[in-house]
Amino acid sequence: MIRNAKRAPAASLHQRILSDLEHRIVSGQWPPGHRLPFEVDLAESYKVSRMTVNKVLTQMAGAGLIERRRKLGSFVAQPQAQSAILEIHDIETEVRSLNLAYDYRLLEQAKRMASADDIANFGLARKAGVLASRSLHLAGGVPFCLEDRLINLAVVPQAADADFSQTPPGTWLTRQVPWSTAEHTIRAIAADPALARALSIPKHAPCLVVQRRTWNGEGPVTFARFSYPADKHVVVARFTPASST
Amino acid sequence: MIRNAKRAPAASLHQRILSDLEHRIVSGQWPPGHRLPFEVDLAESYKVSRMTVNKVLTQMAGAGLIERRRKLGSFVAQPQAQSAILEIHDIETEVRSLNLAYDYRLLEQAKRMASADDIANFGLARKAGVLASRSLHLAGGVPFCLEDRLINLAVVPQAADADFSQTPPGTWLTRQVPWSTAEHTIRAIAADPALARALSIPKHAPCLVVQRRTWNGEGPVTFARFSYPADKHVVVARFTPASST
DNA sequence: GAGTGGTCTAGACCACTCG
DNA sequence: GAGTGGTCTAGACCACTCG
Repeated sequence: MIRNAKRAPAASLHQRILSDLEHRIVSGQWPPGHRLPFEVDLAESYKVSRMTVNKVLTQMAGAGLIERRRKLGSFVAQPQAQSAILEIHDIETEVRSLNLAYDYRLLEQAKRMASADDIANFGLARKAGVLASRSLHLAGGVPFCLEDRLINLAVVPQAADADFSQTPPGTWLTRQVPWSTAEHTIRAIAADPALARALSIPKHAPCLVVQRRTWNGEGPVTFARFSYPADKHVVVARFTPASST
Repeated sequence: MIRNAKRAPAASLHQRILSDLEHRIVSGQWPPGHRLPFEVDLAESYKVSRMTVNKVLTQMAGAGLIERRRKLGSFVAQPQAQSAILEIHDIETEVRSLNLAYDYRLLEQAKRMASADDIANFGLARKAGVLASRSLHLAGGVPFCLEDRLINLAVVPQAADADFSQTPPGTWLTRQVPWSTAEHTIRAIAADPALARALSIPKHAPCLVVQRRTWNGEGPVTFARFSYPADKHVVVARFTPASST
């Protein structure tokens, strides 16, 4: 019954089947709630083994395009949340991709015990030792982003001896702790006097603030707050159904 | 050589292998650039078939945790961009999840030809007919978000007869065009007089603006701009290596 | 040439879940 | 009980890419 696999020619069978099924869903031909043919029937229609069809359907289920239920079959999902992929780059990379000269200045770096504020922001255990830093990223000689950062010395003890005067803490940390789990929050604020001074913008000027909390298997690694003048930064996120390709 | 698969007990072989390999990478035991054992060796170590290992490695490659090269093997990737998943919900859902009463008011709805501004924002073909609307979402009786929207009548002709006085255009559109590709941008701005009036906030107060452009196989579907008072909205995005689970 | 990943098959057994 | 998806296997052939 499934004919007309007239999607763009794909390298492999399962890619061809994936784009074919995707097209039927995205085009509305198979609306939310529609039951897809069973695996065995799809396998027969496409003249492939059940494994190949299963691979495709498993991928589509992972991407949230369909929902699968034993005995009942596979159904086109109700699109609930738009789930978009946000790519958060290194600030130096970001500045250079704007074709601007990148510069960096360390403003403060100090070891201390976590304050009540730190604990609340960071989700730290009480009384943890942290390395706090504040630094300024410049693009084309103009303040681009103020970075406030805490590093958990319990998880990254080697940070105690790190020197961020040349290397930004984010770059240094990526080398020490390459992979981790993170949560980002993005909000707008009016610049308080200290922030306005640091970024050379008027008091109460709007700023975009991106905060990142990062965990490890061993606990909280770092908390970073990036404050951008409103005209300097836009966060972009893209979404394509079923990811990939 | 791969022993000590002491990760949390997982339902299936490939899940167990996935979390084991993930752990080695995330913990730093296998740093970026490290070559993973070859598929045949992993299969032998874990006492599974090569297909099972291949499934795991394919998934990890898709998630960006490793890079695979024929003849050379699989390598732990250099973490380049933090890639986070952003879930963008319906505004009504969002308001209700804050335990606030949701209300909605249509302010304007008009059919017209796309202006130069529209064309630039939307990526429209020249002279397309659009349905423009402006509406206000309220939470607990207080302005929560101003929505400015354009719908491309060439792609969604049935919008010409739609009535957004009861149903917000986003909700209506999701029913008509359930799946599509989208691009989001998030920025901070100072409220201009019209926005300040609509949201009942002071002039120049900071606002978070989320813009969404949506495409279909047939072309641009809709352009939406959501403007939130800075204190009303935070965008949250989460990231876990290798997606899933 | 040789070794890797990329893909696919035909078959199997099971868990789940419906009626 | 029966039919679905979930998973796994052992084997196969190929494309790619290194030396």
